Amino acid sequence: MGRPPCCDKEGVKKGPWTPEEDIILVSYIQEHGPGNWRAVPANTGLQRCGKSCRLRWTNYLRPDIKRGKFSLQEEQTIIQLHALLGNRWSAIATHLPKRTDNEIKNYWNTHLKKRLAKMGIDPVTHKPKNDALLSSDGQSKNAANLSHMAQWESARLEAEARLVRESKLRSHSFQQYPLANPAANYASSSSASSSAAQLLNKAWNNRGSGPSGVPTSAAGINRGDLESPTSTLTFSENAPTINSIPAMIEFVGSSGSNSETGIIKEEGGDQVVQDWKGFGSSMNLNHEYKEGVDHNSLSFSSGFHPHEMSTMEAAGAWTPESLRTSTNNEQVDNVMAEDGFTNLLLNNSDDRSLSDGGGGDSDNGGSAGSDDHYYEDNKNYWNSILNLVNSSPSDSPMF
DNA sequence: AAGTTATGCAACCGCAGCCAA
DNA sequence: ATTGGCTGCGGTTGCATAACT
Repeated sequence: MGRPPCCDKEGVKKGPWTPEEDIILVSYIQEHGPGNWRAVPANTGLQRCGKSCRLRWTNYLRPDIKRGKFSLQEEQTIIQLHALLGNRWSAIATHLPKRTDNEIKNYWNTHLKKRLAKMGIDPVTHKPKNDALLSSDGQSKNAANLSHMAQWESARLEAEARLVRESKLRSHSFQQYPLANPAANYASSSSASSSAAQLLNKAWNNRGSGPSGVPTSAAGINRGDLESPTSTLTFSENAPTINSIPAMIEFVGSSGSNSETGIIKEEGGDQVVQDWKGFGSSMNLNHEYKEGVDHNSLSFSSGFHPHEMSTMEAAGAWTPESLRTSTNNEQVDNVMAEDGFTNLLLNNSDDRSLSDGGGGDSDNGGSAGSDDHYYEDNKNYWNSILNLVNSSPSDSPMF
């Protein structure tokens, strides 16, 4: 037989969480770690379903969450990953590790989707709405090229997501939860409740007020300085090493002018990150290890659903099966590593756009079928979108 | 100033896959 | 082998606030 029901539907509270509930939940998770959500309401006295507790933790209370305005880099990442992956918010979120899939989804639905629509770009297909009119001037070719590149990038994203997950798991193997590892615990905290309060303070500090407009001070929490002012966007460009906690390559984001320059910094020593590496994805430890990835032989057997697979197949492009084979080829890795799609997000210096008359249209001399050529065309395509987005202030009539 | 509409976002709902009993 | 809970995920809803008339 199965397990007992996770929670009694009767008497389960719904709606916004109160600061008191947050404190209870954070304190409990600090002590026991996330997971086993069914036990949380029973052990804490919270009148909440375990599922609700999990959601509250995952989307709001988790300490490694960055809240607030999305940086330009993040917007670009979301737009382009959405073009590649569609509404696979969790997959997109793996490339913005400090953002939750829920937050990214909300931001897409409330901001980016509308913005693209006003630009005349179909937010679903990421193609111009008047695509038919452009079919004879190279746009369809660009679309096909995009699909071609999308295959590579989708494959790479899957691999990176796996590597990120695996790296987290490996780091978990060497770290324990704060209470079990006082040396790594918060320097100013000596009890679960106080550190929970700090964590909660951080979570609530990241917004102007608490849920339902409840001011942060309502929780009676001291305002600390745990909130990191650094806006970061993490990419897993480097495969993690097995016996070390992987350093996180991050782009310094919206907190300063660095967001424009895409400066990369090492974040391996970040206190908050360090402290909370023990949390995160520990729930599926066994499952994740069973799914372990051979770094030298990446597999995309699960979850490989490129957003525009039909287009790819129609264009005579590769199948997932061929991709599996292809990804064993060093050449593939080199192409993506040296000039990966993600890097395009940061290389806005290339100002060529479709409206320029298209450098790609003077390409007859090149080998039309080569990857390099495809790649350049795609680069132009995306740069044109990015330039359009970047050059249009949010308050312009365009938006 | 008051009422109405639009916007943003936290939270809920329901489904699918996985896995323990 | 079967059942059913747990978890992750994407879609949707409802409320608070902002913007507008």
